[in-house]
Amino acid sequence: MTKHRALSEEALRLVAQRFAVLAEPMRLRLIQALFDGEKNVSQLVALTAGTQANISRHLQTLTAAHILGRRKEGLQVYYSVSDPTIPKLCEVVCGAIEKQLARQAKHFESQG
Amino acid sequence: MTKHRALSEEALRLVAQRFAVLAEPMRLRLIQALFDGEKNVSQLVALTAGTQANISRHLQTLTAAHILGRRKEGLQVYYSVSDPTIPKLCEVVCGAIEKQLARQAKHFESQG
DNA sequence: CAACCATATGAGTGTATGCTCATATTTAGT
DNA sequence: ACTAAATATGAGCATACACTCATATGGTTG
Repeated sequence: MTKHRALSEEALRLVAQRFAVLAEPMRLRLIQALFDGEKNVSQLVALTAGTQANISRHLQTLTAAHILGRRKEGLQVYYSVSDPTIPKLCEVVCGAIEKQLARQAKHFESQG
Repeated sequence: MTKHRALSEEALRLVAQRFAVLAEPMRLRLIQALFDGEKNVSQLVALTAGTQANISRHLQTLTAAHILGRRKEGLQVYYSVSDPTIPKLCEVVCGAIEKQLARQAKHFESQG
């Protein structure tokens, strides 16, 4: 059982860095597009309506963070979500945001 | 049951924004310091060895994101973790990083 | 090898934001 | 009211990084 000891400075940096990788809408869109299986760059470019250069850079960032895996097949490169904690992570955050939006909606109701 | 439908552009922005708030070592340090109960600004400044101005700004960011709660008592302002999903979130990320570091350590072992 | 795909990357630009200094604001005590 | 303490904030600077354009790289086919 790993109990909550104080994280070292270096550990905090790593955790922050991981959150930073997930702090871009385009990267989240890519991750989301890959939830139902691997896709190559062209497919992702089409799905996300981004430029090829930009998508390629984001894929590199996600791969360097060990969030995506890379598989080369001929001319194409296929990416897939390789970190099993990512779905859970997104789920938790989405839940928190839904609750927050619901709360705000309630305020609008009662305060006009 | 909320099944994984594609998130809207706006939802992605919100999720990314939430991750961004957690993507700063100093803010993580503050959150960590608050895991064992509320503390006022002076206490947090002492614990984190940051400047008062900087800590105050980070606390504002975290409060605006509904991650921390604020309670005023006389001259002091007490902050506490108000979002129950935060511990789980940090736990998941820490776990992922531990695994990643373990994998890297193994590579060092076998490749010398 | 030449031409052509799919993907990656160097360079430059604009924007966002973390940090600091100085000062403002709020509240308590005399 | 005056002073002092705790916290917040305006302004400026430096850095990080997302985006784009043009071009490079790697791999396939004729």
